[in-house]
Amino acid sequence: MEYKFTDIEKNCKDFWKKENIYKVDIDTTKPKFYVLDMFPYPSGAGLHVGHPLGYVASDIYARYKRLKGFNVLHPMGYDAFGLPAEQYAIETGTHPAITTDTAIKRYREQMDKIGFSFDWSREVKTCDPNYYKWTQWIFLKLFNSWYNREKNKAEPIETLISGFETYGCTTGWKQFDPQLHPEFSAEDWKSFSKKQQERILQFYRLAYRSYTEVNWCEALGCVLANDEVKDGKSERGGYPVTRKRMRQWSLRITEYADRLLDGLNTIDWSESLKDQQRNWIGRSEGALLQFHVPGAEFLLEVFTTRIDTLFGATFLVVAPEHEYMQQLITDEQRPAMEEYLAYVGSRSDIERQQEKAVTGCFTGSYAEHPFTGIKIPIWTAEYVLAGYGTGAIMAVPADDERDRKFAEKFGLTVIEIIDKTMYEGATIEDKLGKMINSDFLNGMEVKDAIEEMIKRVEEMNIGKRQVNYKLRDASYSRQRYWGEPFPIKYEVQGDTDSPFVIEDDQDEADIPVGLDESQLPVELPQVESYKPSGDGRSPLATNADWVAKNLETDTMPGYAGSSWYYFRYMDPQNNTAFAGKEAVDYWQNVDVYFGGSEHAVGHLLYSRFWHKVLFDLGYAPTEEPFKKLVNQGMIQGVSSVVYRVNGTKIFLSKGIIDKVLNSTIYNISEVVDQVNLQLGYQAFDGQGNTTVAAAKVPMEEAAAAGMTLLNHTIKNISALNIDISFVSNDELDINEFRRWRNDYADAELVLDNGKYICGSAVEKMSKSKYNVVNPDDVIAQYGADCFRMFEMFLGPIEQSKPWDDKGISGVSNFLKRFWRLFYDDKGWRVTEEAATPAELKVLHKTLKKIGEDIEKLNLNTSVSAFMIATNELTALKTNKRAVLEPLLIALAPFAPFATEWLWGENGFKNQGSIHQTAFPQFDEKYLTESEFDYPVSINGKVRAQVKLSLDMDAQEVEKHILGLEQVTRWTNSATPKKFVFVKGRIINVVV
RNA sequence: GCGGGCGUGGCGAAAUUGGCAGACGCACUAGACUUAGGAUCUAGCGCCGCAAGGCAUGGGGGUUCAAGUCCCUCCGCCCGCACCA
Repeated sequence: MEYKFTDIEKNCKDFWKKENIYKVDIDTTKPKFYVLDMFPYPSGAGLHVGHPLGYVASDIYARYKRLKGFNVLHPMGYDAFGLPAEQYAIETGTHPAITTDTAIKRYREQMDKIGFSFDWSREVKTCDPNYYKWTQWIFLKLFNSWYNREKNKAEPIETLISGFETYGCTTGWKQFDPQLHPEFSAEDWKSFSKKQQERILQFYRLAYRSYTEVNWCEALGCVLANDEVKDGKSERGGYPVTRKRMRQWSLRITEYADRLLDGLNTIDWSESLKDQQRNWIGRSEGALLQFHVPGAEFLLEVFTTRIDTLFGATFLVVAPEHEYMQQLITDEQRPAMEEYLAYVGSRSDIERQQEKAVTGCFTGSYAEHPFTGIKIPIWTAEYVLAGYGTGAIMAVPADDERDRKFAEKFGLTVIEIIDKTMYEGATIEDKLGKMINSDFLNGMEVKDAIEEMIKRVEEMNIGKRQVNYKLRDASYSRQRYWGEPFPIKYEVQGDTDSPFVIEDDQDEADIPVGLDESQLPVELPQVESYKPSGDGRSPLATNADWVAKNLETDTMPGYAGSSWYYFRYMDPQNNTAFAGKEAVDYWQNVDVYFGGSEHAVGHLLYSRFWHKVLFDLGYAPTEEPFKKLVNQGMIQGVSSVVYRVNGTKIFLSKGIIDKVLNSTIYNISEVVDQVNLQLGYQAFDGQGNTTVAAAKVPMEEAAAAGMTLLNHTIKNISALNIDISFVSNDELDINEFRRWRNDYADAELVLDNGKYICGSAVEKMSKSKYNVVNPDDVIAQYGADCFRMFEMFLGPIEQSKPWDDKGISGVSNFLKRFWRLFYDDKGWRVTEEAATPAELKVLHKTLKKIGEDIEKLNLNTSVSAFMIATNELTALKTNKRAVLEPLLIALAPFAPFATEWLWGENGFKNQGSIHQTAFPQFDEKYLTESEFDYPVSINGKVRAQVKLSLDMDAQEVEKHILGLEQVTRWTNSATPKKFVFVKGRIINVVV
């Protein structure tokens, strides 16, 4: 019987569905295992072969763990809120829910073809009110919690309120920060209006509203989080992003900076990913130092990691946007400063980053050096960022590259303060050297000097130890329609006269109030237009009913729904909790998480943050959501390109391009001669103007007409992507090509040996590059099992690699050969005979290897192991069930369809599914032979093979080796000096 | 500049963690069967050499009986961050 995957796949799918074999429930008799994939955003384009790579790997792993006796949770769902559906809605008026629904159906169809073992009864969609009810619920928890730095955990806001009621908020309390609000007593607190109290609470809530500098994307009409901005452009769409001051919801992720850092040491993620998170959090230890500015009412604070270099600080630099800038500018310097500030304002972030020009201007003011009393000038410069530290630095040109450049350009004083002569090659970051010209620090090592200086400034009360982070609170408002509404309404309050004038707070007369849990979900209403209003308000602001209820009109960002979805899978139907306690206690957290590294500082950081909050509040049983993380690589597309001579319809075959670009041929006529063809070309009139556009003119005629072939004609070529379906083995199907575009119908193709050969390029799979390979097509041609195994066979899972449709035949052949172990021309050939030692050795060797490989997720080598086993068993003509059955089970995670079918066939257990059996154990005893060949090295080179047997003792082994002809030949001596033993066996003879 | 990763045939890649380098697959070559082959089977396939043998894991050096693997150094590639004080 032939291997007919189409029939097999259909039958298996029906069987699995009927028997519901992938349904999973809490089972306390088995250990749990949670295998999760990052759920996809259902885009209209459907899946390409790159998307399922991680899903296939996780499915193999999940199926394997199931066979190993674990109760495996392996769910799938959709991250369904997001910009593309909304952009589409703006353009077409189609409700995003409809677009999303269509896309989800398509995704589901495609995934079903691949044979995943997802428990679809646990499917989640973030845009489903039954789901986002709990996203809103968690938001309320964030809103109604604060971070207690003494206990180092989040607590309900009530504990803070009762603290205020009892003690007030004064300098005695560790968390009091006079920069946020003035102190108040318990009596003060009680006398405050609700609004006044709320203003203060906003400084502590984990979800809060405040004015912040946000990344504003005009084209999207929306605010973006830092991780959604790449190189000054929006990650989605690539539109320019500017900075804008807006009142926004934010999440106080910064309180968790240290715990997010420390947690990294407890989880099994790749170093590069952990480093990305570390880098993003950007913890740096240093000190805060205040400078007295004579005549000013304020102290100028700087942050430095090198307070030891204070005696080398010869000027200060403040960011152009610094809050005290106006006070620092003297009348004398005002014209120059205004000019400079205007210049800085005119430069975009991208310009600032790209041309790191040394620019700056003197403010006119001076600060006093705290120890020497010397007047040190205060400058402003672009290279000091308002958003980091205090927005001001003390410049030490002797020990800092940028400060030195700045000092050189503007002729500022340089004082050498560190003698590094004894540490050759040490960099500034190494913090090595001896202090000089530094008064009481002289002679100290840098590291000691830092400690000493901190001690001194703390004593003088002008500075303190300080840890600084790059991490900012996460922007949480989006002025969009297609997202979760906030469970927040505004209560109108009459008073605007707070005793605390807290920056530009006065314009908000209303106070945000969290809705009651019982009012959830707050469902997304219908709106007439999905367009952002343009004035920074969301489409919801156009819904009269919504506005009348005073509900928040912004929606939550894309990462809201994805920050906790792994919990919902544990108990997706629950109406009284985000997931029931029983389910959460049983499933705990994700054991292995598969997904792309593009979420390194977005989703993966936010999830960890949310998880820690839920942990603090007692809802999560663990500190971390994802124990192990596997970053699957991307499968790239292999695009085909044709080479078009610019401004013509002439297309040159690759061979011709290569000849021209790689060789000595620069004259187009030589090329034409070589390929024995006429070529259209441009000619010019002798005055340098091109007068004749591409024309197919025989060379002689052209010469007679006085036209000259131009070298640049052939050099001036564009590579154009064309649909990869027109190309096979790099050869272009010319007819298809001509039919593709009207423009190409009359293209002139310059061939190479009668063929048009295309170039190729490896790039991201995308519609616009015409290089998308649809898994449906691959499955139709080779079957789902082959597709799955080939994706794994392509290379290590973490690695990015191009899709190579040629290689797939190898896996296809393997499956056919494997099939023929069970069926030949005459039919079923499996017998009940006892297996031979040789057969058992193949079996157990393979089982061992497969088990180890899957555990380590070396899925490419495990596919190889199956190929080797099949080759060897084919050579042995094996037809014993004792060998084939265990091998079949081992293959089941990889090829679920073919194995299920064979399992249900003649002679095999005719009941149940192969996917509910047990993974076969290997037995070491079949692997060791009593006799074996061992390589004998002589002075490190393998010179001979010797047949040894297990019962030989060392002396006998020695005798065998010395008896070898090669040994006497190579040693020139009958008595070698030494035998080298490895694992009890002699493997080398040293002369 | 800083941090992380990597460099092995024509190609994708293996290599028990220091122990027969190139498993497995693609491509290629030859042969068999065939009306045919984008089917199947057999054999070959790093380089030099008729062979014996020698040389080979980016280059150079070192440790070791033994190095793709460990150490030093140089070169090259990929990813992330980047005026972070």
